[in-house]
Amino acid sequence: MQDFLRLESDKYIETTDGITPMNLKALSQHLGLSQTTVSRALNGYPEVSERTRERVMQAAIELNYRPNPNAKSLATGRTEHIGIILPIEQNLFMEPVFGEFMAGIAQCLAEADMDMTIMPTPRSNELQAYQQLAISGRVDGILISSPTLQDARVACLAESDFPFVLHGRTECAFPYSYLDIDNQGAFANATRLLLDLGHQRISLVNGDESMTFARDRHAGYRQALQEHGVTYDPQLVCSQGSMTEEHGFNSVSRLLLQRPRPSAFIVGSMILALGAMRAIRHHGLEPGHDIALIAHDDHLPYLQADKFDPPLTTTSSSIRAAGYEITQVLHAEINNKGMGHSQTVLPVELIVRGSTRTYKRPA
Amino acid sequence: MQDFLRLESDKYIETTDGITPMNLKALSQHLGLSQTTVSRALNGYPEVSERTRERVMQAAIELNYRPNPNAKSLATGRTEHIGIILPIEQNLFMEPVFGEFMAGIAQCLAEADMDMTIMPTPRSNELQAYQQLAISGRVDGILISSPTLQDARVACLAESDFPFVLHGRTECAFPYSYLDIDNQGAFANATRLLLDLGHQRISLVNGDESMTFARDRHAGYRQALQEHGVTYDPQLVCSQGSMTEEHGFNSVSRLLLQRPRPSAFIVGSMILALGAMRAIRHHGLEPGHDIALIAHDDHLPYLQADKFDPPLTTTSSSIRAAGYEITQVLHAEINNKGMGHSQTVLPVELIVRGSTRTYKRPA
DNA sequence: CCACAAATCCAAAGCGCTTTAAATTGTATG
DNA sequence: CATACAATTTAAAGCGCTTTGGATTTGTGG
Repeated sequence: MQDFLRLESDKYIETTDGITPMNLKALSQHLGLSQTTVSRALNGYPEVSERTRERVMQAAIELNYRPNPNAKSLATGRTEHIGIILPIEQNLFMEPVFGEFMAGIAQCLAEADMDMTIMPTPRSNELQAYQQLAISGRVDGILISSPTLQDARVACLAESDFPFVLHGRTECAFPYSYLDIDNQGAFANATRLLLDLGHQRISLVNGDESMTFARDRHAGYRQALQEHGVTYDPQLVCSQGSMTEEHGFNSVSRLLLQRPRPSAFIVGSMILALGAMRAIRHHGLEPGHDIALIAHDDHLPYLQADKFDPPLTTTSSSIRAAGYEITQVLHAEINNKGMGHSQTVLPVELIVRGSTRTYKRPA
Repeated sequence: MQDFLRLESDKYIETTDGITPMNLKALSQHLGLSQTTVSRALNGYPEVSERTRERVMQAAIELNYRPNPNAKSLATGRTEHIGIILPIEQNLFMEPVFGEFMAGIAQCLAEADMDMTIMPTPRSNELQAYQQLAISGRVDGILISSPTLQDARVACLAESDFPFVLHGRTECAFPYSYLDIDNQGAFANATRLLLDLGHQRISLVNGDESMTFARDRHAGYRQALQEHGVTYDPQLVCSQGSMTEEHGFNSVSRLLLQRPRPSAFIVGSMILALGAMRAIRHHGLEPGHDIALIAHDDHLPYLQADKFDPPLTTTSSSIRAAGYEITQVLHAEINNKGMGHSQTVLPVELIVRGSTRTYKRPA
């Protein structure tokens, strides 16, 4: 239990009953006050005089007193932690964007003075893990990302009133909070740009379409084609595969073999764009000249669209900012539990650069 | 405190004193046993008969009982959590490798049935945050990464006997546990390969040399040069800047302007290699033909060395595996506290591919 | 049949905090 | 000067678990 041999500075204090751990009891003994008063003084309750509060605060700082978070959580039911469940096999971190997303979360958490509990879980236990985490009392709210079309995790949490926010959207019988970007609008705009430039055979290298975001992008693509009266050709769409350089290379290579050849590509990520460019060049063509290319850009700081050669036209949306905002939403949700649901769709900007600038109509 | 309005399934149970939360007390009442016995049965203590244990286990599963982690931690002082402090400004997640590292950690944690607490912290509070986390009782051990040459975080934790493991190495008066890769050996080998191929002007695009790993790599590079009697030219080394595509492009572009021109580059990451390749081509040269290129590869799944064009020669070391192993070490350290320190240096393989294969001696 | 040990079980204290309900002090009023 | 009332403070219960020390039952050999 305790370990009195370990005499780290700050952790122990000499009181009337010997050397004891530095806790509320010791602090209040030291001050000649009750634990109640000290606790209230520290937590800003009004029923304590300003003079004692001053004194308590002072002593707490001097003695470097930190309330034990476990005890606090046990007593209050709050933890100041949010939770994320991490599937260990098809790991979210594999997607480089997840790191950026986390960075945004971290930024907001630091400002709100909260922390984050990450629970690595095999997919087989996932649902159970979400339920368990929700009732465990270890976190005040949960963040969910990468939803499928009808996401079971959302379905199972939405029934309870445990606070959570989804990054993305899903079909669900119950209302729930989410924050998403306008994937459909973004890819519709990208497609329109290409159509306006005269492209007729536009290829889409999409993410895994069991995910809502990929389905939405596909829908945007089709929508724009339809508006322009261009018939939709499923052969031009690649709707499975991971967001790797290799997959970008392979699918674009394959698509380039079609006749008539696609003259433009829309790809789902910057990493895919790397592979796409390699494929295009490998094919003896020049991106931005012979072939137009648009990528979705989540603003990875180490891979910037304007630094590509040619600079990449992108549908642009900071996933870090999304992480920041979704955490704010969750934080608000935690604080006014049951005050309705926040549903946000962030717009996505289309930034035109060199990769769609110089277009030669294909033969 | 409690919220009896919320009647989620699994969370409440009908006992002799009405509908109560599903906790140890309720479970033992339901079983007609004492809390002591039930607790012992569940935790595998020997002083409970096999028959009752069976009965208890059964009931626990049926009623979906989960011990409250906060209460457990408060009582035992253990949390089954490891901690990581995340600097929010120069964010670790910016480095794409950190995601991979985390993936390895997560894998190991899942196997050990542990979780991870991430504490986002501004650099200004960093040291305090480490100390606080160590004594807070929220985590059983801490993982530290990206050490500087004389890392204050390590220095301050090594004095206490709180379990932690460093990913990398640092100068420190006290003994501590670490797991590192042989950065020096790796870069020495890479340099030797180039020297053996006849290169004389070899350029190094390194990471920030306030970090130990970068300093070690630089040392390996110098060591190999010295062995081969090639004079070290500081002009050929770029030892600051982040691991971005842009920085790779800029520094290689600049270095290519030198006369005599460097004929080979060693760069610190795959992302840098992307920028390096772009710079080389931008300069009208062909990587692997006119200019040799070696990169350090942390095995990012979405950016594979053999998929580059030409395939990249690399110093190769799975950072995911490192994450896995370091977590194992920490876990062991937690379980036998004070049983000495584990110090591991993993070897790094040199994998020769196309980018150093076809070499034309420069004019 | 009894003493003794081993096996099982339990009541209660304790982990460090919050919070309820009650007690104490101070202050103004009739 | 007693009284009502607000301002401060406190004792004690409770959060849900573990664990100590003791109680009770069971089994065994003399």
